[in-house]
Amino acid sequence: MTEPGSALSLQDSPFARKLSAFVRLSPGDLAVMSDLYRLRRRFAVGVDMIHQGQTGQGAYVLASGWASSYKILRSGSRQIVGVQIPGDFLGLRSVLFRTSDHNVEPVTPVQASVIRQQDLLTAFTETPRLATAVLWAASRDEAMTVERLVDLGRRTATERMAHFLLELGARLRLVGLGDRAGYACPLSQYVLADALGLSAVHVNRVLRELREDGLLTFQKGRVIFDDYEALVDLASFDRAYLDHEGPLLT
Amino acid sequence: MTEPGSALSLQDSPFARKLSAFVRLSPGDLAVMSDLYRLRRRFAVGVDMIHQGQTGQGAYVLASGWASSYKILRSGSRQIVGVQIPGDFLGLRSVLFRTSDHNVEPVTPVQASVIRQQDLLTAFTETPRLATAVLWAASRDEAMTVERLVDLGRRTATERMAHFLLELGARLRLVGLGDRAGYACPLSQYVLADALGLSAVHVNRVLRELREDGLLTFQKGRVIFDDYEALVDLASFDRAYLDHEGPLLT
DNA sequence: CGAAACGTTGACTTGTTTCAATAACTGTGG
DNA sequence: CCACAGTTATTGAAACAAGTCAACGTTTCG
Repeated sequence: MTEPGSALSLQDSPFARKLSAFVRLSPGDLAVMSDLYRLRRRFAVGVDMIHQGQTGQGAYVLASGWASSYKILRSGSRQIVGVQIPGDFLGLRSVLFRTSDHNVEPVTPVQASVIRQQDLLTAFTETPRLATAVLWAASRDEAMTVERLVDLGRRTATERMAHFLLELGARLRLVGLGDRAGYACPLSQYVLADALGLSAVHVNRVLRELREDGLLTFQKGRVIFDDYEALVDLASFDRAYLDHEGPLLT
Repeated sequence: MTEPGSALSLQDSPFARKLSAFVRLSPGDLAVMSDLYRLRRRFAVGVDMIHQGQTGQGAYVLASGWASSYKILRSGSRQIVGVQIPGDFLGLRSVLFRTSDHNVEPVTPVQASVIRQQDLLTAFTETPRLATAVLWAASRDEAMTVERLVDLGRRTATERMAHFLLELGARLRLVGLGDRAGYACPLSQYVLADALGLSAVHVNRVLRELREDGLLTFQKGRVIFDDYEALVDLASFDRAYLDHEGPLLT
């Protein structure tokens, strides 16, 4: 597939594509990124990438595959706090200074670039534009956490589902893994349930309802937007915060 | 009350107390803090301190009074994303680089120190220990957001309430505004409802239940822990993440 | 081919909301 | 200092969204 070291493959890497959506990156920026991007690791489904409570864990950038961050409660139930797709940073905060307070587990087989703390800090001082871009990405992640919080607190199951799948669509488009028509989505209904604070059974019903209402179809690992505008309206999805074209900072 | 400029009052300020719980601050650190801490502003209840969508907003440190960060939905309902108490940073992220994606409103009359972007950055380069402490506080805030997300997704109304009030208690103790017995709490049941994703009516019922079960009493603006251990157990409250004694880093 | 994971559907139960009405506070002006 | 208005707290009854239990169909993969 892609050769980790080459500048050409880098420009096409999900990470570079995503950051480019915010900041126009120079060849120099891309070169520094290639240093970060050298080491690769693979993770199989069912093997935690990051453990709750462990210190000094690595950070990663997802190169391919999907992952989920979650917490397990004493009752045995699980709440997924975030879903990571190619190009997403993983464990950025734990690099900066702290033990992780959640687990991260692959949803599909994952390939990830290992980011060492020292490399990251060096990259930041050498290329402020890159630093800005990474901080922007971190801020976007936080905004998504807050948006999920609003979902769980004040939106119905149907609204949550629509909002979640729209948001995923916008994120995937940013890294070239989807378009306005839809995208490939490896999340099972159980995973969706744990992400949206619902039961798997109810997820199934909600998806059926959305399908029967001609809004979206989620079948056989594909999400298809049957009526994008109606969905945006139903979910009161804020297009501005994820759904833009071209770099914001040139 | 306290004189903003003096080193003595600073050591007793909620902000200094909170940061001291994590990092032992030198007289030099405190001196730099006093520069940050100079300008004060007052806000009345009902007047937003920070508006959604505005850029280049100030950041504040709460000196006295409580505030809440929230989002309003099209339906008119509200989700409170966080509650700020004295010593808490407000709008830290927006200083660093972005427009705010939520509103902040006082819950009680508020006095806040204005933090200018430049002052903050200077302070960071001059006193790395202070920077560490502030970043720790930011990380703690993020952990709390995640914890709230888990609350809304996977915990019952009673567990949420217990967890929320325990967390508030631990935070208040850190700034000297409460002890293991309880604390003064100016939040109305409507505010609690919007924070916990419940209806005000149900908040009332949950509080009654907790009272009748001898776990905690919330009446006339005071929270009293009737059985702290049982509450911690009910809420599966993680004492480690907030509930510690003495600085973690000396 | 068989087993395990995932998806689908129905019947029933439960936690929470909504609506409605009343009581207890809080602060303000007369 | 009291009366009044507005906000906040309390409680009951009915409606509803989502959960649970259970059974069965479908896909995936070793």
